Amino acid sequence: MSQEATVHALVSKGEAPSHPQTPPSQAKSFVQYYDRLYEKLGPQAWWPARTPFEVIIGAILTQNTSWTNVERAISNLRRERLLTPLALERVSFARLASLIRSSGYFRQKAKKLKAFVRFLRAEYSSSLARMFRTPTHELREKLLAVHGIGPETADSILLYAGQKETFVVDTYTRRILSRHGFVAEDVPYEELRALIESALPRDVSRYNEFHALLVQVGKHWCRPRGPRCSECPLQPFLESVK
DNA sequence: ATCCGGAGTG
DNA sequence: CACTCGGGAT
Repeated sequence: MSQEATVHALVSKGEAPSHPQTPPSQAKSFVQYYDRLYEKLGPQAWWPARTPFEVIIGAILTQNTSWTNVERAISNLRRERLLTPLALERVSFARLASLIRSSGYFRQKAKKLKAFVRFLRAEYSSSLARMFRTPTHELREKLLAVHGIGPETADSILLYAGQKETFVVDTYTRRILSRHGFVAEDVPYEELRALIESALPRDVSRYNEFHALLVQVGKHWCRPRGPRCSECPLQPFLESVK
């Protein structure tokens, strides 16, 4: 297994001195959004997980599910010493499903976990280090071909487990940015990802933080029903949209 | 367009 | 009670 690979990519190094290329029209806005949120909410130190493998398990378990439900499942797996690729391959489907029951969709997700560890062994001898040596674009395509890994999960794996420069779009991102008039609600995943990646400095810890900050906004203010715009940290930017 | 699903919230 | 959740497969 990988060594003491702690997953915090949040290295607080100094500000990037300059932006190489001329930013598109949204660039300034997204940078302002980021700065505003970071100032108001601070560093999120995101993705609480001990190893890259645990990040990946969490990324699958948290699909359309709140993180508190996932934490129980992860802690069950840890208690049973199942947080390794080979252990997850050995454990029976029924036992795995029952251990992750709290995360919802537990049969679907047990199948997805099995699919991933099988893929990892077949393609990379169960080594995440080998997997992440694959060129990012190629790896992304291969991950998308695995049962249970869609765009958001693939990007979460690349960014939060592999420290690759890939922005993670989720429900919150889409909701916030469409309400602020940047995109339509049903904007395709790839389109929104490309937009944000082109508008922010290409930097792993920046992508990491921005996604995490948007999650906070989505949870606390930009809620699906009854958004609290007047109390939202992004409220100043909403005025110009209305 | 439907299904998967437990757990917390109002 | 209805609604929502760090989505994805069919």
